Amino acid sequence: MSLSNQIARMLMEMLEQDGSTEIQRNELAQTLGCVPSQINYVISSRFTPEHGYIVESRRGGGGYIKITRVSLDKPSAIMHTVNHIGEEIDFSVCRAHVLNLVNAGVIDKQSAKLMLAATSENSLRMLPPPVRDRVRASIIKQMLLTMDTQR
Amino acid sequence: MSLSNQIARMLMEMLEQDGSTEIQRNELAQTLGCVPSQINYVISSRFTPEHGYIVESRRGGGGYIKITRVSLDKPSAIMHTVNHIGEEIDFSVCRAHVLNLVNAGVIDKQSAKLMLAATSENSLRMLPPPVRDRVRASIIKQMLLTMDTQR
DNA sequence: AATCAAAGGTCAAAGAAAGTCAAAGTCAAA
DNA sequence: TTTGACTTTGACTTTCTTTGACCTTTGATT
Repeated sequence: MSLSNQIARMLMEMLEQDGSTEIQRNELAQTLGCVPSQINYVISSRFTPEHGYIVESRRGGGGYIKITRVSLDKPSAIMHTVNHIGEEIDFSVCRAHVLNLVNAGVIDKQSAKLMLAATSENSLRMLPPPVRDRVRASIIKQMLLTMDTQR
Repeated sequence: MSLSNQIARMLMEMLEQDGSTEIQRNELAQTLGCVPSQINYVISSRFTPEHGYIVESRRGGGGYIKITRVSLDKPSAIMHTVNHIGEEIDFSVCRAHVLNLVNAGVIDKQSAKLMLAATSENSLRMLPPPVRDRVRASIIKQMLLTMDTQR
């Protein structure tokens, strides 16, 4: 089995406890006998929003990488949406998705308002349209994911 | 946990009493076993106006550093924040503003989570840093403005 | 007034993590 | 056998922290 798969399995084991782990990248790389950036590779290839994970990190002394798995228990309409968004999305399609989730009672109106504000043409006006759609996809996925971790 | 974090936590505990503390820099550094300027570092990185604190100090005999939590009235707090965000903002400053609004009871945690997700480095990674900061400013302002009209 | 000691302030260098990126390696499918 | 996706590696970058030498302000003493 490949190194990447081993690392991925290890991380998933850690996540099993409470759906969240904090690791020290260098330390983990050390114990695994691999180069530190390998950890980044594993995370960016297997712990993406599409896979249902949120990743946060901090550099410098006392730095860390924190991985959080969204709750998969409620077989979520949210993950379904995230996985159907792809690399880019225009505002009207984005709005349609958000409105659907509201109608389905999955997210509340307030959250929907915020999502629409963040992904509006107004917010992204300064970007050329193609980039705009890619950024919008990235943003809405990240936002949708945070909805799943609470409430 | 890093030394800076410990110090920050200690200071926040002290503030919990009545929203204000006065410390002796050298004395505190002594008890913590760190160099005095470390205290300055912690204050300047975590107790800024963006974080909702004002800091006063005095040198010489009987000198002190006084930290005060400042709370503005809710309705104008948002406008105040919006007006203080310029054309660009990096994530850590943005986060400081949002967390400050949460602490001040101006916005709820759920909304804060969404704001942080939308403006995170993760969401905007595909953009070159200068553009990233401009887009972030645009997004957070749009989001804050929608908060103004309800809840 | 002049001086001195007691604070706190500044800044830059060194240290500690994590992030990025591109080159090189693997391996299975066409 | 070539191609292309996926991995592995390591050099280089960025961010955050820690430390210490030196500076400025303040109050007390001469």
